[in-house]
Amino acid sequence: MTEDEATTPERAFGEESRRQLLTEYFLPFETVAPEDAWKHAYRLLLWIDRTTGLAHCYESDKSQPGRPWYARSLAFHDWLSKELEADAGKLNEKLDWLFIRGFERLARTLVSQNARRAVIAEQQRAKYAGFPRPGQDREFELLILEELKAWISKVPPPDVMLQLTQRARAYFSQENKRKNLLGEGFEDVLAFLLERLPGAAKLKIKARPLLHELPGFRSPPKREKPRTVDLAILGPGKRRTLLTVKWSIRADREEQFGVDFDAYARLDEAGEDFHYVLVTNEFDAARLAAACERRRQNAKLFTAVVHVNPQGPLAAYGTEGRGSALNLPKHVKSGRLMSLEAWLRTLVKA
DNA sequence: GGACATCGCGAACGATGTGG
DNA sequence: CCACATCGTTCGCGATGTCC
Repeated sequence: MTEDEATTPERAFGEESRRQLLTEYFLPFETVAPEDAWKHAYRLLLWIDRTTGLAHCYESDKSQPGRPWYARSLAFHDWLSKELEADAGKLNEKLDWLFIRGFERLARTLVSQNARRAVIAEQQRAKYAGFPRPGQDREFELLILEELKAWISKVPPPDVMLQLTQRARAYFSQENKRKNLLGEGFEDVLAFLLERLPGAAKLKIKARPLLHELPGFRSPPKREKPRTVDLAILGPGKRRTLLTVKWSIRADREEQFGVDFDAYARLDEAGEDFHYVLVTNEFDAARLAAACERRRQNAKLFTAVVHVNPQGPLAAYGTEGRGSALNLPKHVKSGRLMSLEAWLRTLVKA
């Protein structure tokens, strides 16, 4: 690696940056025991929802105070605080490592990017005198002034208000960038955890490989696009495991599970079954049950459905006894909805 | 009618390919 | 080498459907 490549990459949430950050995070851990894996996953990826102040386990609009998922979020937050041995008010300090560190990098690149763009923007605006200044939001300014009127003696100059507006916007839009990190970030975290399992030497782990580069799968027909798999595990022995890794699940993506599997099966030429595993952190009981029960012809679609820690959703729902929530304990008890810990053990035992 | 469950699109971004 | 379009992923979000 050259000197240049060793410096912080341009894309703070890109593949290279994530690899550097995860390498740093796992430096103190030569190995990771299966029972600790879920804690690492949450420390790295789980975050506090700013609108509720609680650990995020469901869509934020449905988790607002007074709505059903607020109670469940409280219960989850409570459970997790105890598990991670944190004060409920200080759980944030134990979470969100990857995003916080990534955002520090992003902030640095934003500064230089903004400076560069400001110069260009001046040229772009040159012949439009009197036009609104970018980032200006009169309504927001009035709202702030109204709220603070008892506390400030005079109206700050326009430049100051503009700066405030821009900073406020940047602060609140910061959260949007998290989605970017989560998708491939979850895949990378799993790959790092798998590689550090005691006994992982027998496994070959590939994040986002091309399907046809895995043993026993052929290239797609010319006109068809090559397929990537979220995560693949080769071994133990001749076992091939294809994973679909989704932090959460939406109905429109659920359809994709079957489509993907059909493509994988069509391009399989080994004639030996491959495993198809879903790893998720979804909390909705109905969505989890659907994944557990989803079928292809007369078999279950997924070899295993793995949750970061099923005790989380169980804690969230508590003793609530209605709807799909009733199926959740059943699937956990039967092992159909597996914990990350239990699933990791199946990979390294024997 | 209220409490969910389901649905489907939108914003925001990284990765990749294309074309100049 | 850069600008641009396109694709794929996430959660947010509001509308619609369903059940008691």
